[in-house]
This record gives sequence, C-alpha cells and structure tokens, in this order.
Amino acid sequence: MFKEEQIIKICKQNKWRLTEPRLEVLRIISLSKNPIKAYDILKKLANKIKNPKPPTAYRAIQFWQKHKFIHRIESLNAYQACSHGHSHAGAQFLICDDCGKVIESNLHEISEILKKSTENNTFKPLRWNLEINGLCSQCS
Amino acid sequence: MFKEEQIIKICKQNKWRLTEPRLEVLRIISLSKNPIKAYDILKKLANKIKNPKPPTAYRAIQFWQKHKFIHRIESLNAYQACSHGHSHAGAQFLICDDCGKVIESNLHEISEILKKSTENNTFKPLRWNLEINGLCSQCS
DNA sequence: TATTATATGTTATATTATTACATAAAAAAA
DNA sequence: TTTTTTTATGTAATAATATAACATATAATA
Repeated sequence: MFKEEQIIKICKQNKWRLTEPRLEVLRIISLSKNPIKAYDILKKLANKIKNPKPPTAYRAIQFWQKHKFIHRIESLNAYQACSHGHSHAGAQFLICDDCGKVIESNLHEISEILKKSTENNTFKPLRWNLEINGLCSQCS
Repeated sequence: MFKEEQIIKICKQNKWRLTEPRLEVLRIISLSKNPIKAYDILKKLANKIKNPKPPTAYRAIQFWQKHKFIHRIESLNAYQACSHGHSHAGAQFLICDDCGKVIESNLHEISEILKKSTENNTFKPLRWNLEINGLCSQCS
C-alpha cells in the first residue's frame, strides 16, 4: 500500500521517530512475498545492522503494528505489510493453505454485520481480525 | 454446549479413544470460565495425573481441536470449549478487553459473505476464525 | 494369542516473545 | 546553549508456547 517515501513523510508529520532498526524492519516485511516471522526478520536484519537481538526486531514490529502499517497474522505468528489504508478497525486475511500467500481483503460488509451484532447482543466491537483459510485462485 | 456424557457417547459412536489425559484435559477446559492456556491446563492436569509433561497436554488439546470440541483463541494462545454444534467451518469470538470473557458468537451472515466473496475473487474459503475485541455488556 | 495401530511417558529442544537494566540519542525545558 | 526529560536502543537473560524423537504401554484387529 504505502511506498517508503510516503511512510517517511507520515512519520515526520506525526513526529514518529523513524530510526534505522524500524526502517530496516519495515523494509524487510514489505519486501517479503508472504508473511514473515519475527526470527526470520531478525535474520535478515543481521544483514543491515550488526548482531541484532530479538527485542530489536520485536520493538520495531510493535512500532509498525501500533501505527497500523503492518498486521500480525495470528494463526501464523507472522507479520505482513498492510495493503490497505492503515486506519481500519478490522482486517481480514485470505490465507492459501497451499502456497501460503495471504491476501488482505476488504469484505466491508463485515463491519456492517458487527454493528448489527452490537445492537442485538450489546457487545461493543472495537477491532477485529478475520483469518480465512482456503485455496487461492492460483492453487484451486 | 456438550455435557460430558454426550461427549463420551459421541466418542464411543465414532470409536475415538477417550483416554484419561484426554478426558481430564477436556474437563479442565470446560470448567474454565475464560479461555485457558496450555501451561495452565498442564498445571491443573498435575492434580489429576502424576507429573504430566507438555506433550500430554498438547496432544489432548490437539485431539479435541481435531474433533471440534474446543477452539483455540489465536490472539490469546488459549483454548475454550466449543459452545455451538461442533461441526461448523468457522468460528467467531467476542473477546472482552476488560474482563477477558470470550463469547462464541453465531453471526451466521459471515458464511454468506464468504460465499459471495468467493464468487467475486475466486478465493475458496474452507474455514475461518474471527476474533473481535471490544467490551462485553457487563463491562461497557 | 499374535500382530498392528494408536496413545502415552519422557527427555530434549525448538520457536516465539518479554523483562530488566545499562547506554545512547533526541526532544523539551530551563 | 545547557540541562533535563523522554524515548529508543543494546544486550543478557529468561519466560512462554510448542514440537520432535524415541521408548513403552495399551487397545483394536487379525
């Protein structure tokens, strides 16, 4: 969704500190074809900064998650760049069981349903995560 | 959803071996008010069988998951008894950020949407997991 | 009863993530 | 500008979650 220069700009505008580990971690996640795991990020990070330790990766991951530029795919323990506007309350992912590709999907009806559900049962949804497993068009 | 005797019956009918660790793990999960973590299951299991090790808990968890009597709440790394018929393809959970209670919800419209989504984008959904965070009626 | 398949016990280890504390760098205040 | 405060990083240690591997036991089947 976002090009690096856009992100740099957004960070500047919001006065978010765009440090080297953060930028490198974002690049690693963005360049990854499929969701990437924390320790794989860490391995790649070692090509950019010397002998990085887990907290270095996890802190940067946390930073980008907080600002909604990346998502965590819970069922995979892995991270993927957000491919939509970065301020949506919920996300839905189509996870191909065959090739492992994860497509971030819109399915905007979901938020409608959640609103309705609220009225009915009084649970007040704030954010959500929908992970759908199946077969992508390539693999089916 | 299921009482123990029903489960015993279902296992018998299907010739699933209902061993002691499996039964005890199911009881522990069923009796837990909120989703329970594997190592907490293991701790409780120690009251029932002598010095159980992680695989004992994880194997039983896996068994009940496979047969859809329990769900894993991915965002919590925790397990909860299924409160619906145990053969649905997808599950939705309302997770209260305040009290930690997790309500398994119906939201049957979801499957409709997924079917539609399939037609549109050719992804073929097989199963899904929707975790909605917010505030339950008690806490809001 | 013998054979096969399934489940468990146990040790070890892999994977994922956080705590704690010292140091450094940037931002804000004086 | 200098001091102070806040924020981020480096590093070591360890916590939390999960699985592999293999020997033994138990149940199902032949």
